Amino acid sequence: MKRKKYIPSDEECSFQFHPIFTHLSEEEMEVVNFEKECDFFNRGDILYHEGRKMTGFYCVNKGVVKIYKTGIDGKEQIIAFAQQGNILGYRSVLSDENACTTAQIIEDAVLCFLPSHLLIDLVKNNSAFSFQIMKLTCQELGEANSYITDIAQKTVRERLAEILILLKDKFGLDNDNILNISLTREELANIVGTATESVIRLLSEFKDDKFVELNGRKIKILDIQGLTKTANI
Amino acid sequence: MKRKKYIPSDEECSFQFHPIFTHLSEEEMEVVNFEKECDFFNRGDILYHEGRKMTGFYCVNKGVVKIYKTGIDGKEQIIAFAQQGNILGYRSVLSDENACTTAQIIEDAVLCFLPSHLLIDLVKNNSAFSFQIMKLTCQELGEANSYITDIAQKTVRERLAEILILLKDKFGLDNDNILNISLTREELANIVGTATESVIRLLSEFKDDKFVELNGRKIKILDIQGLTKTANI
DNA sequence: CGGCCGCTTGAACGTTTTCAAACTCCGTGG
DNA sequence: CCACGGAGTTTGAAAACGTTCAAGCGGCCG
Repeated sequence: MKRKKYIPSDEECSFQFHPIFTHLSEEEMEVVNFEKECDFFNRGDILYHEGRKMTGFYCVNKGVVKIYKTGIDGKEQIIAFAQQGNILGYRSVLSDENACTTAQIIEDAVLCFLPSHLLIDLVKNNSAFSFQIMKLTCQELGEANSYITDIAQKTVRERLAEILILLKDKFGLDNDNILNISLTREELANIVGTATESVIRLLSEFKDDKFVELNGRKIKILDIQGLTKTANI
Repeated sequence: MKRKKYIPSDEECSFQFHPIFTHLSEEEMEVVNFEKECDFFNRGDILYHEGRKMTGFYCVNKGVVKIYKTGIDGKEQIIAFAQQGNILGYRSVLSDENACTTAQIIEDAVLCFLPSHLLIDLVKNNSAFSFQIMKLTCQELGEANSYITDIAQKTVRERLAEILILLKDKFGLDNDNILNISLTREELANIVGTATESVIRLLSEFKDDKFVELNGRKIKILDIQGLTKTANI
């Protein structure tokens, strides 16, 4: 949890990337700006731990956060990623439960923290904001349901191909068609829900199939159509 | 979709089992009661289909509904059950998406239908109601996340044991310790996310282990502790 | 330079699925 | 009343899939 002595600029703390806040009144925005605490975080830093009480939620302005549950003998199951424009931790605040996941920085990040009471006040008093959050929650619930079906019915091979496509959709590719997110093989395995070795073997099969090119953690996407077909979508 | 010529009594259409509605004003309650359409449904009836547009949501006053997604070559993945006091279909209405699941009656039921606009109006105008729904959604999201982890990390054996416990918690046991819900082997398989034959074999192992006693679809729970241990919870 | 962490590969093992066949229960129609 | 058919259930055997264990490699940091 060691933080750099680095104070994010006002620019980096703005909510311009957060459509969620567009329906706030000027006064509400003032309160939010007064209460927010922005910070810089390093790869590896943990925002909150599964099981602990939440004191607020986070808005991601920069960087990437992985959100995971800890299962059998400590094995991570990655549930989601959050990046610029996403918020995290709000679920537990609203359902008034302890955190059901752990959130950890995987790419150096700038985050704004907002305390629980602020979220609850906004939800209770601003119906447009509340509706926005509700929509978000319902979308996430729909995605979770799809994920359950996939993981229950598809082979590891299909799921890995699908995850590569999802990562591409979420994080995009650079000029060289390389995935804009750097994950260890173990992290990939923890998304797919399989063993690290299986991911390694399958990635290397995908390489033989000319779907991807591998260079350490850099994954170059060569054939989206091939991956889509393999993913059985 | 054939319905019995049976009109539910006022008693059966009341919302006494729905804590969700306790925060409505008298006027709001009047509107709800005016707009609601209550009906009797038979086992096998389908309430709504995955992919179709939702026109409202349902409140379960009696009976049991299974909610599933259709995956690879038509295989069902059961996501949830709804019984007395539960509501269903609200998620798609609120996120303004098409239904992402199919809902089918598995135990003769009495349901009240409420149109979309009513739900949206209530959510927008009654912050207590809205907060209640939000909590519900967030809870469901938390459960979905747990389910993802389980299905990704546990063996079929562990999951089946866990599902038996969940079914016991949700539907209870009768005087004879028999699960108060009757499911086909295939339906059990579609909850666990496995093949029908695997469920049959594992149930029979559980019988040998004296965890359960089997009599057709009746499952008598003998040893919850044993099941819990097997489920690795 | 040593050690650690992450990556890779091979081989054996165990679990789960698939396919095939037979059996049971139940309701229907002859 | 019984035969028939169908759906659901059960069992066995073989095959596919994925995990686990063991070992070696490679790069990076201190």
